[in-house]
Amino acid sequence: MKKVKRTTIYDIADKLGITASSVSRALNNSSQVNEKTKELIIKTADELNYKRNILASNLRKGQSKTIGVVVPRINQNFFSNVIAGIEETTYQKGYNLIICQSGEDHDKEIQCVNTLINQHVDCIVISVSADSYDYQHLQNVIDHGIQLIQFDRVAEELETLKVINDNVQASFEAVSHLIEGGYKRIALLEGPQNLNIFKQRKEGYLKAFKMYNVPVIDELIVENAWTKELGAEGTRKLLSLPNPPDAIFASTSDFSALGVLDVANAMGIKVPSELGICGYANESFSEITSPSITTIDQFSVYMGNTIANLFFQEIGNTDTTAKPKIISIKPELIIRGSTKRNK
Amino acid sequence: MKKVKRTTIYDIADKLGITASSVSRALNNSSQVNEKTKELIIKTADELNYKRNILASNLRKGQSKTIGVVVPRINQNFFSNVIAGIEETTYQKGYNLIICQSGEDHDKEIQCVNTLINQHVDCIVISVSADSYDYQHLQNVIDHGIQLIQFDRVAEELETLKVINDNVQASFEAVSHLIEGGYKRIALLEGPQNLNIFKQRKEGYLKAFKMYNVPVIDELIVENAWTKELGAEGTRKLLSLPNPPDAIFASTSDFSALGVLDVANAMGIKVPSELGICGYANESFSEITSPSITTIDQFSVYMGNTIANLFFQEIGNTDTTAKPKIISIKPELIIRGSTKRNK
DNA sequence: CTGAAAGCGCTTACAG
DNA sequence: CTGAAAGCGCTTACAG
Repeated sequence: MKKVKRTTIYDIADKLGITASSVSRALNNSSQVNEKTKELIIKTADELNYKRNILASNLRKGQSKTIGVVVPRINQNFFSNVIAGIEETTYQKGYNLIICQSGEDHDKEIQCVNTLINQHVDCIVISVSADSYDYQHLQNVIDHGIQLIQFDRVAEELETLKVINDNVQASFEAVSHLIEGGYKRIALLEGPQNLNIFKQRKEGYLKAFKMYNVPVIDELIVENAWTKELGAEGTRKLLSLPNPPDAIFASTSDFSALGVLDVANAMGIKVPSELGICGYANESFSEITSPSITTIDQFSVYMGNTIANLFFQEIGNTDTTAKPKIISIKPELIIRGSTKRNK
Repeated sequence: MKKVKRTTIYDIADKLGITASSVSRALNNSSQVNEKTKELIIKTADELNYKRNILASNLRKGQSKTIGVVVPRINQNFFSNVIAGIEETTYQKGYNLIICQSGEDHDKEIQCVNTLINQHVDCIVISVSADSYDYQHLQNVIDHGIQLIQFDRVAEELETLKVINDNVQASFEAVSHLIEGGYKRIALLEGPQNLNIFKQRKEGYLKAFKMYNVPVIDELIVENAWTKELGAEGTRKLLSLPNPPDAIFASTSDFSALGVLDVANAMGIKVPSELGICGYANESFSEITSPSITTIDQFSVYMGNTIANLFFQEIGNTDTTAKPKIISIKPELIIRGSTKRNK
């Protein structure tokens, strides 16, 4: 690739016999420049195929018009949807997105965050990885004066802007739905409890039991069952109990629920009549399994939009004493075949 | 958010009573600086919580260490996987990714590309949108001396680096598989023919017919059936023909194949015995429909890795006379329930 | 309305 | 091994 000399504002100024100041002003559509010359400058810029050097502009202005995003995995439905949502609304405002994946690894997450601080991004949007145990790197973001927005998986103790799902309420509704459907022994597949979202989903599960005055059975709660494989493994254990469950709430994800369904199918257990199944996240496949899986929709693209809008709102905000905002999005229970039994 | 004054190399230099030059050298691990002072500088930088301003550094060096990616949609399995792959390998080399979505819209695509040129990215990776009819904006990238890499959906006439799938071969194998399975009237759901990938998939379809000496039946080729809905619509038409097909190759995507399956199920047509179905792209759901859908895996994450590696290889390449490389990845036919019939 | 000048925070060729 | 100086391409307060 040969090196190309790019057109600068000086080239334009030289050609027109004026100074770079005027060119800069014209190109920024400043009002304090003659309309005629402005037109001429813009025309000439176009002819010379001029593109502003944003690096220089941002360096001078002390901003980057860039937002950094850190997620565990880009290619996971929920996250790619949130990113799509963020991109959708930031793009219109001339902001760019730098995307990093932490790969559910604490050290890589720290690395990602540092990279973004180096890049002088204006804002960092993050959903923390599953094995994050310490949030010094996030505090570091704040100390650098960079806006920090946490979403979905958040470190609650940090006072930052947050966009979250009401996981307690969603789980509560899901389990209530199961109880009302006549299921008596409802098991829970739970995720790593250091992640707030999984803790909250368990809370919602317990809340429903309390509400309906149903006793909680400890042996029906399976830890760390948050992949398809682990979900399947947990299910096998549950179904081999002397007193097996008649419903399973895979609170971690639809992937986990899919593991449940696979095992049930393999063991010849009928869903939903003998076993009810509820997942989480409304992955595209949950609609097309047989039976289709009851799940919870998190409005992920909308969540992305919300995050972006929150950022733009905060830029304008000069009141530094205000408490950081927390926006909670109410997810929606989607009832499908896996829990619809004819009583 | 309060404005924070960041530490610069001058702050470090002042504190140590040396010049910024030495600080810069030390921080860049230059060999021409005293080991002792280097250590001291690094230690001090750390104490002052110094983060290099990459904007300034890149401006000075005339590079951005940033790669722009333009895809129709971020939240589509294939694309999010490719992006994940690119990120995986570029991240290690200290490069960042700026992601844009064209939304299958030619004008937005042009906008995205211009934004990336403005950002002075070192490379633009693009998969063109379905309604792109003109490639002036891509030529523009080249004219700006920015490395251009096209992938999957490419404008063939442009001489650029390309990473593609061997669509012809993959389709050929899929259709051959159907023919060998005893299917006689094999329909094709095709995508917009202005996209090279869909043209090639049709080519592979036709090639298989020729190879096995089977006549092509025009009424079994359905145009523009590249979503689930359009796939379903096309299938309804096909199945209501006086002489309907006994297999359908949904060459556009598994979504389209899913539409076929839905219609077949709704009409009580048995898959695979009465109707064989083959999709494209190995979407996660294709494995869990019933029956599971035969499809083609494109190794999308690997494709992303390949793109990144190609870029790094080209940076080092000074031979400007060499023809731009085209890397073709051979997809793999994955045979599943929807085409496995007991003859 | 226009220009001259300084500066954003780095890097690097040149001198010593 | 270290420093002084110029420059990457912009923007903007200051003067006129």
